[in-house]
Amino acid sequence: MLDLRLIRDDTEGVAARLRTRVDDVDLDRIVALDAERRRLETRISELNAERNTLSKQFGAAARAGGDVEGLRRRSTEIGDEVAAAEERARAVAADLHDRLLELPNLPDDRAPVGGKEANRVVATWGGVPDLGPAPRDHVEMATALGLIDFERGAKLGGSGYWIYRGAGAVLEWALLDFFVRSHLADGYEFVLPPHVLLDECGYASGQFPKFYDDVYRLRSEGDERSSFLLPTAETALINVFRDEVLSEGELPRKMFAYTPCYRREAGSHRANERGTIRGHQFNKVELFQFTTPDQGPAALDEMVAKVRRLVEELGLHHQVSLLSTRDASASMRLTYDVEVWLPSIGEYKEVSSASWAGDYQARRAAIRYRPERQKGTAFVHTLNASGLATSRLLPAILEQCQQPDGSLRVPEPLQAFLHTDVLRPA
RNA sequence: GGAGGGAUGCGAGAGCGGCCGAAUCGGACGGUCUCGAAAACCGUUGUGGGUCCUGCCCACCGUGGGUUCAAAUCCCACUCCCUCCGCCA
Repeated sequence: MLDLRLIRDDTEGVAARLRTRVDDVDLDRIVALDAERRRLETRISELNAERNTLSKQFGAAARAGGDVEGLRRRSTEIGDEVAAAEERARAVAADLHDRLLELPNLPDDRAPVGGKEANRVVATWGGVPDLGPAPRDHVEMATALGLIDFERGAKLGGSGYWIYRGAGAVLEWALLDFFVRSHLADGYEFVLPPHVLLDECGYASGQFPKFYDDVYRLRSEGDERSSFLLPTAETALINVFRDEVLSEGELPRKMFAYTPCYRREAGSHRANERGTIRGHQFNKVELFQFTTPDQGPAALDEMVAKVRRLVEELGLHHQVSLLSTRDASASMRLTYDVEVWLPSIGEYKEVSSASWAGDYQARRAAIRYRPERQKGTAFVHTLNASGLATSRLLPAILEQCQQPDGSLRVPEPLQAFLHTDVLRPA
């Protein structure tokens, strides 16, 4: 959510920046609603002030045994007037709020203007591995090595689900363990949140209303409130401090969570998104930071560096892209994607999206902090990054680390957990 | 699932329907004192909104409704927390 004052004071400037990410921007309606809301607020304040005065007089007159009928009548009239004005004010405020929710964040000046084609590769690590004449794709590898059971996964959950089995489950867990240890070492707090979240969490994080239909909804007979399965732990983490005021001393606040992510992913996928590239449930460790505005930009760099180090330590060829204004998530000021090379499709696929939201999410979620030696409160900045999602990392490992004899070279950081440096077909 | 109790400012905790945005204690901050510190004493200290903005006004005592000229205070519903009983993969 954007700062209404900024929209009011620099309507054209805000509109121009928003147009770098969406086509129709109508701020005039918002400005008009805002003016109407303030007019009503003022009116309601005046009426309440008058009624407060009358009530005091009423008390005094009643005690003195005077006539209070006139006061009673006028006061009731004002009460009716206030009720009517409040009803209109509520409607106007709701309309205004809905429209504000739909506005995307203002992109940072460093974000390239344009769509996907404007994304800029800012770093590359390693080179395309030489895999010999007949490299296998990750589905073949996973099946041949007995790591993932796609057919029985579909039997259990339907299309888009799989089962990690045996060494596959251990490999998956080894990755998660590797991430968890790294984040703990860097001073992040480990969080295991509920996977079921109330709807208000979705709105606060900015995923609703846009992605309302893309999550699994949970609602049982008789439930007053509806919930959903979280599509990313980010949704849970930002809500940890929803409606709270933090002290400046405890910022930056660094957290990470491990959860599966549940996504409906309705519609058919492209042919190159087979295997675990796009499923309904995948494992992810998510990094999150709450910072002061000053700390925000550096925190983004820190998180990108962290994620890159993880992929690097796994020895995977990857690149880092700075996302364009239209390709980045609408809630974010600036986003870097870490993309790993997938030989079978000849593309770099996102394994982590690291973003700086500025105060956009904090405004929605009402997360503030008390600046030291300053009166009042200010909104925190929020940042998040996958650290990491395994569903694309594992395919990259299976494909990049395959050996001509069909075996898999286990990346060094995972060897201790697996008790082996190579996995062979049964 | 059943029966009770509770929710007030940064924390604890008072609050007869008008004198309550709220006692008191503690914390934090500033000051006096001190070579310095402690102690003591004095002062300041919620959030949001509006505005004709060195000020003034309004709203907020878990949330939403109701009664009333007037609600932190009375009534109803809901949410959450605590205690006891029951059930339990």
